[in-house]
Amino acid sequence: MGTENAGTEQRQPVMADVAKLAGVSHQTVSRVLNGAPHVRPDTRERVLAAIRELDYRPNSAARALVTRRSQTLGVVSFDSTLYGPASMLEGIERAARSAGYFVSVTSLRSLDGRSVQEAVDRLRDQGVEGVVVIAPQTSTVSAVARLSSSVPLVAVGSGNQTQVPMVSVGNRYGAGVATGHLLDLGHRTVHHVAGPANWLESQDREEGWRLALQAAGAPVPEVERGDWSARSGYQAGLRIAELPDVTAVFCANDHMALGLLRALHEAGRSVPDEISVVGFDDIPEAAYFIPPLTTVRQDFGELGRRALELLVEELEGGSTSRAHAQISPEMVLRRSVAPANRR
Amino acid sequence: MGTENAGTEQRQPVMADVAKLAGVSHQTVSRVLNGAPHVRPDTRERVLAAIRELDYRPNSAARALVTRRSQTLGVVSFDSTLYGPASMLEGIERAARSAGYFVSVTSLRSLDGRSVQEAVDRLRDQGVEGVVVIAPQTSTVSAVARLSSSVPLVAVGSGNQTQVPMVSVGNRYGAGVATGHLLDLGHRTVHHVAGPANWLESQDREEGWRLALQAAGAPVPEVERGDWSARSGYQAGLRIAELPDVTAVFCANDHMALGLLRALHEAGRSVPDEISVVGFDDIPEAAYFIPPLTTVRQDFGELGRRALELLVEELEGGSTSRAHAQISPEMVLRRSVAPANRR
DNA sequence: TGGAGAAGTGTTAACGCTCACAAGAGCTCC
DNA sequence: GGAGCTCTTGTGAGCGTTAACACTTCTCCA
Repeated sequence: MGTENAGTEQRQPVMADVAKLAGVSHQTVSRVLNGAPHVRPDTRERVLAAIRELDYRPNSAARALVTRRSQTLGVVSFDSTLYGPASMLEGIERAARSAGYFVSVTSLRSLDGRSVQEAVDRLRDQGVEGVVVIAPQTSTVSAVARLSSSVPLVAVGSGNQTQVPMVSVGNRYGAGVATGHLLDLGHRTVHHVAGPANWLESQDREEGWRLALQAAGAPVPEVERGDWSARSGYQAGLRIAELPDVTAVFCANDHMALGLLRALHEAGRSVPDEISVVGFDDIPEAAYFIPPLTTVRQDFGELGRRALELLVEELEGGSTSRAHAQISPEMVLRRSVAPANRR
Repeated sequence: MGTENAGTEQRQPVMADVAKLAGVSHQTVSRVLNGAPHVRPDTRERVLAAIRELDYRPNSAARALVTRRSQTLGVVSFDSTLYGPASMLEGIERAARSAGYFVSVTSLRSLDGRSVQEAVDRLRDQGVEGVVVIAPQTSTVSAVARLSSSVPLVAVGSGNQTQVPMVSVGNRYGAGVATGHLLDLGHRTVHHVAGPANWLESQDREEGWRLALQAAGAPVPEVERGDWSARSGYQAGLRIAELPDVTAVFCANDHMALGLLRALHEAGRSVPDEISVVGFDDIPEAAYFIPPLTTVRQDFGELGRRALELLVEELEGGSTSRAHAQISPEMVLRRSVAPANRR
């Protein structure tokens, strides 16, 4: 018996094997694979048949080596367990797939700049062609801006950093609409449970809230600050329940609103009869809170999709557009809000 | 001026550049990079200095080509927006990183077998060394079992498919404990809001619930079926609220329990005074439902981690262990449960 | 003092693919 | 009827790395 192909150990077929079986040169196989023109139909058929027969798969490393393109994009995210980041990731992945890219993810250990640099370096070492950073914190964004990286990069989050192309939600706008809605209902002012101070989203939502109050000539109460979690919303709620004349609260996200609702419930303050509550995000559960939560919807999936489009554009169009795309949030009215009692 | 390095267009440095700068051969650079023995300390230093100076990064495609190892693992997931899959993904990514692998994700378009095959093929084309499939549905799992794939593969989910190594949560056990707990509190029986019929997790939890009832000689009420969403839990809740003698409900997940709580609230049925409710998963918000939800915690992150360990073991140890690892869930007691009223 | 073996380094050949170019076949057009 | 096309296919040279092996210089002990 021959020496080659001994035992069960047969290596993966390569292009040359396909070529031999089809009776053509390896280059013709390559042409078929890459849809090059000027291949006679019957030749193409023979090649395809050989490919099927051998179950041949092109070696992506070899291709990447010579083309200098890995067909892979990287995504850096912080807490991909949260609904927002997870949805963005999914949006990014879907968009990447339909643009013909693979997606490699890596999560941040911590929020300092070093960690961001590490993550991006890791992706670069893997040979990604571009990177999307899901970077909602000031520290992350500024780290990204400082990043020494030769890789095209898009950030998705908030803020108006001009260094880096970015896709973001109109947080200020959304917060303004929510606050304005409450004021229009006759509430003298609106309290605010803000997110962490170092998140851009917090800052923007807080600013939108503040500006809306000022524009209406309403007093600006002191902010309660949470960390996005339901727990922190609950604690803020306990404090707010102590205040005598609160009639409306705008929470920087739905999870904190959930905690707030429970705190108010336990304190015997009825929502919306005594106090109106508005959240932000429109997580799928918000409609099933007690009572159903009025909130500001942002389309995370779309956010991810747009970020990826921007990256691909930069990658393929070559246009280093410093564009900032913005996505408008939209208010969703539910039962947690009512007109102020005119006492 | 010279012809090379004209203008700003300078290519990435390669190993040969480092070698030249350090005055050694490229092989010595390779040795330094890969921590090979028998390199004189001062040579190593010179090489490292050259690497730093040029900001050299090894080309992963070239390395992958020759070593036949991509250092990349693939993850297939279905709805990575849900808390469970998202947490698993995060657990997998972290574990992969510390084992020295990159992670490439792809999500399923739909739940049929073709879609699973497509996803795995896609990852294979990219050259992943192994795949983790987050496959909680019967269809997915059986598709995985049928999969024609030469790539090592681990499933994470539920069920007792023997074809494929798998990591799963003790769903039956957890459901049994939850049901038993309610029975112990004096409830005559426990109603159940199940998940989708084609999910293994649903099936196992339902079975655990049923067995516990039977073991206690309790009647087995008809199952209400949802789709994991709060909305479906709400609808099940509306139906359950109509039933006269319900005193305890076990929901197959926390989101449906949230919907159920609201339906009961609207129907004026007090939880836990009239009806006790138990969920499953222990999502972070469960502690802030009204009332706080008693539930069965499963550690998704750990699940992902274990799946990855299994895969790496198979990859590196070569042991094609057909092992099924199980993770025990744990009951978390909160206020949504009370002893039955002895009327 | 010589020579075996270890330590340290270099040379060459893959890995599997695409790109640039060459070259034959068949056609058109004056 | 042959110059000049286009269509179709093949040949050879890399891409940047690691693996295998060869070679030179030490070290150490008989």
